[in-house]
Amino acid sequence: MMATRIVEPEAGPRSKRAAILAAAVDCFGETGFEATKWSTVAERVGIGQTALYHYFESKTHCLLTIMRLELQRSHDKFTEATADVADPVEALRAAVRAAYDVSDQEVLQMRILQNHMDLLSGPRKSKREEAERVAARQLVQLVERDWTNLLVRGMSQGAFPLRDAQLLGASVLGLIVSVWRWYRPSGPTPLSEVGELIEGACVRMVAT
Amino acid sequence: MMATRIVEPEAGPRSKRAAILAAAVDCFGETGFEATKWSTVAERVGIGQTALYHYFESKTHCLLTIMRLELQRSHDKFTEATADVADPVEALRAAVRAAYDVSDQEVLQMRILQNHMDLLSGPRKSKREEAERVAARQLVQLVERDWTNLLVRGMSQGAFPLRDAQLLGASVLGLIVSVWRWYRPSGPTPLSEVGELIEGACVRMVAT
DNA sequence: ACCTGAGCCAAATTCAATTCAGTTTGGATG
DNA sequence: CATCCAAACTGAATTGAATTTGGCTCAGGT
Repeated sequence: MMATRIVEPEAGPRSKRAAILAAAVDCFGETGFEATKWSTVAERVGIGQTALYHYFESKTHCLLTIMRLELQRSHDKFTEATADVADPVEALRAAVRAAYDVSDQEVLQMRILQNHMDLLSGPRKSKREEAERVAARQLVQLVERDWTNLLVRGMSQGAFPLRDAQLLGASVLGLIVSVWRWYRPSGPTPLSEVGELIEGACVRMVAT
Repeated sequence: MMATRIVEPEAGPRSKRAAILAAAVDCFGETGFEATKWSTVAERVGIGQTALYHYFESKTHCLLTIMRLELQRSHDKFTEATADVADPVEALRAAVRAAYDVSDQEVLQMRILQNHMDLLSGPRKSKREEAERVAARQLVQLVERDWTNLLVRGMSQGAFPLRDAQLLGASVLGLIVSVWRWYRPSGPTPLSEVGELIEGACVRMVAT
């Protein structure tokens, strides 16, 4: 059972798919998924409500797509950031820094992702929704493995004390993403400051 | 602006309020809030769907009530656990242990709480919903203060190195509650094991 | 015997999401 | 150029879960 990376629909030159996703990220991220009317997204894009169904099977299908894309990005970024860093502690630091090196748009996407992680547990009724859900689920596991492997490497190499890498990996990841629940770009604390504190915290958690 | 602790409705002898809350916790916790039909909760309790409105203004009002009750419990438990522990490190350990000393029912409530924390940001339309929301919001801040104060105490006492206590408090709390997103009583890892790992992680995060 | 309010229900209503039954449009094809 | 066709779109129903409406019932107090 190979991980099947979903093929992004062809970018037809007149397609408003990207515009819809962008508008949806804004709405879902600021107003909340349940609270935003699907028709409002249509308005923002400048099309009728029913035109949305040309691109997405449902409001939830759109949400799941946003979540999958963000997970894909997270995984890719982790991989890129740690690729050529040999020292486990430095790799950990690089991974954490990469996790907080995001645009305002991506902050919203992370918020959406965190707020609806529970959608990924149960199965969905319609085909395409279920496809996105399974893909997202798989990416979650990939990302968890990313962090766990980093710890395993560090432990076997003697850089980190031996502990349950699975559990510790999930915890580190949980700590990192917990920020997206409260962080606001407009808030008093700059993301860089948050990142630095968390980076230190992660290292101490793992490496002491 | 004093925190106004909501007065729990009188427990009329025929009242099914508690039964509804219990059923709702089961449904919302296992199936998810959005996915469970309000009428299903009614069935479980053995009353008609519209009878629910005698006790709660809306499905969301019930959810907010569950969240508030759980927050109240968390705060009370923290207070009790740390009350007579002078040493900051030991107090921290006690607080973490208390956080994971929960029944299966309470696990569900914590899951519900975490999955819908975002409801607390925006205002609600109806009176009683908004009252619960504000109360819950206030309790969140109380709990955050609980943890932050613990850290401040430890820092000023020289037990913990000086760091941004606000931020670190939020992070510790974030780490602790992140467990409720994935933990299942039926899962392979016993909660005691999780608690021990997190306890150690928190101490290292804060005290190193 | 009567009154009152908590507790309850069946039927009607609402409103956002979704489906239906097509209509437009731009580019490729003959 | 005329034609075709798939992508893109639309206004008018439909659906379904949450909620509102308008009463009914029963237990305890007077």
